[in-house]
Amino acid sequence: MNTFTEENYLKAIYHLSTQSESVSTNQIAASLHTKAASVTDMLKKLADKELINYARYQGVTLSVKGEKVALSIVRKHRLWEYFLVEKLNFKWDEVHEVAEELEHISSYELVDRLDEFMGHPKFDPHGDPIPDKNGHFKAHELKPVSALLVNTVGIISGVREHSPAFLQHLEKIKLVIGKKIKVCDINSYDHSITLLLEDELLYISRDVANNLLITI
Amino acid sequence: MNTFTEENYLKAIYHLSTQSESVSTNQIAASLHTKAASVTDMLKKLADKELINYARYQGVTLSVKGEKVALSIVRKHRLWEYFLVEKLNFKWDEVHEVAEELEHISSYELVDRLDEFMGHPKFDPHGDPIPDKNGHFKAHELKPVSALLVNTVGIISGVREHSPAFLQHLEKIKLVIGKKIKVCDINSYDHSITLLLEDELLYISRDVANNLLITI
DNA sequence: TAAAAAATTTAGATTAGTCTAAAAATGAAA
DNA sequence: TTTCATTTTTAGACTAATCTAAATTTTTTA
Repeated sequence: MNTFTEENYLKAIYHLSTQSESVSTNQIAASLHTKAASVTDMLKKLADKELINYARYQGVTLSVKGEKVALSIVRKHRLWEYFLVEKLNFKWDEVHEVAEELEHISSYELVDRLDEFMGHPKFDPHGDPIPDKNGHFKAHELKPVSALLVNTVGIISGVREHSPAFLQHLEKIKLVIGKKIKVCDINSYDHSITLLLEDELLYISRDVANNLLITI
Repeated sequence: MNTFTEENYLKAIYHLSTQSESVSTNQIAASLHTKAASVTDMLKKLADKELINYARYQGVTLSVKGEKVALSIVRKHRLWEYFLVEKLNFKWDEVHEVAEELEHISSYELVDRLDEFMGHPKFDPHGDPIPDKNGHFKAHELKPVSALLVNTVGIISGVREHSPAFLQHLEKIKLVIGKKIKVCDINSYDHSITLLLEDELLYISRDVANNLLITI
């Protein structure tokens, strides 16, 4: 099996890979709050284990084997988040750190039974898709609210930013997963947006609109 | 906080302390499947952190602080075992290893909510008491079946041996927690015992009788 | 109570993961 | 296309946890 640390590297590479094809040493270092030199050391080890494709100075991609491991970590993370919110009544902004630990519990039996216990949920509390035991998942077709035109509607279905501060803010203004919104006005000066949310008008900044995702 | 390894040492010392007042280096080494030299190194570290009382060559006891940590690990371990059996339908012989990992998840919020979710259970699936969040628990007054006299009765309430093999054996002969038994005969040659269990006669070896605990 | 046996500790290495500082490779700009 | 800045890697060191082998202390026993 892989160590806790190796799993965290694979997960980081997986998430960074959704942004750009190949992932750089510095990107990984930033995302794991570590130093480039440490990343290089680990990349050598992961390459030896054939979990990544790595050539010096050229960045990395996950191998098929590495992606499988990464997806199993992501699956565990998101299932635990769902459990924490749905069964233990945690708030959606409180679950990330605990899930960061729980995702490394090795038993596949455990995660599969947990999945069953909860009725095979398809999305975690932040709207991110939960891979099944084979690593397959279907993502929503998501757009940031900022990409909507005036008078169009959407359903809040995810976030691009996962910080507790952002999540708490959304919670406070009742912009949570599942709610239906309509764009009423876009301010041409600062790109802030006026939304209609359950018969109430709501003003959000461009920043919030960029990080809040909807399905149509 | 303490490392995973430190927690395992504290837990081992805690369990060994229930047998003998002071715990020896070799006892710890045996229980953790490690070497005496490694134990000595760790004991120095734990003593520096004031988690144990340690004098060279004299064995160790837990400090008040160390016992608190140990009890919190035991609490987590037993609550998770309860969860696995009661909510996820694991068998009582399948939960130990998974709980060995889960007990190191650091969040106290998590374990307290889990406790509440399950209705504050007082005993784990093997009959061992679950400490509350302050480390308090009331143990059953337990006796091994081998200590009973002929024609006395008892209720299966715990095990002294936790190996899957032993637990599976008990399950197979239906000697599980909560069942009422009566001692019908004690063989004077090999000390094997004939029990009455739900109108059926059952023969158990001295070894089984020693490791199966009852309340009266 | 002295010698032998057992238990424990120390000394010195090893591995995983990390770091800083210096060297090397890459890529951008003049 | 040479120079400069940036990125990445290497070199060497550190910490936590472990090990083997040797030394020391305690306990047993004769």
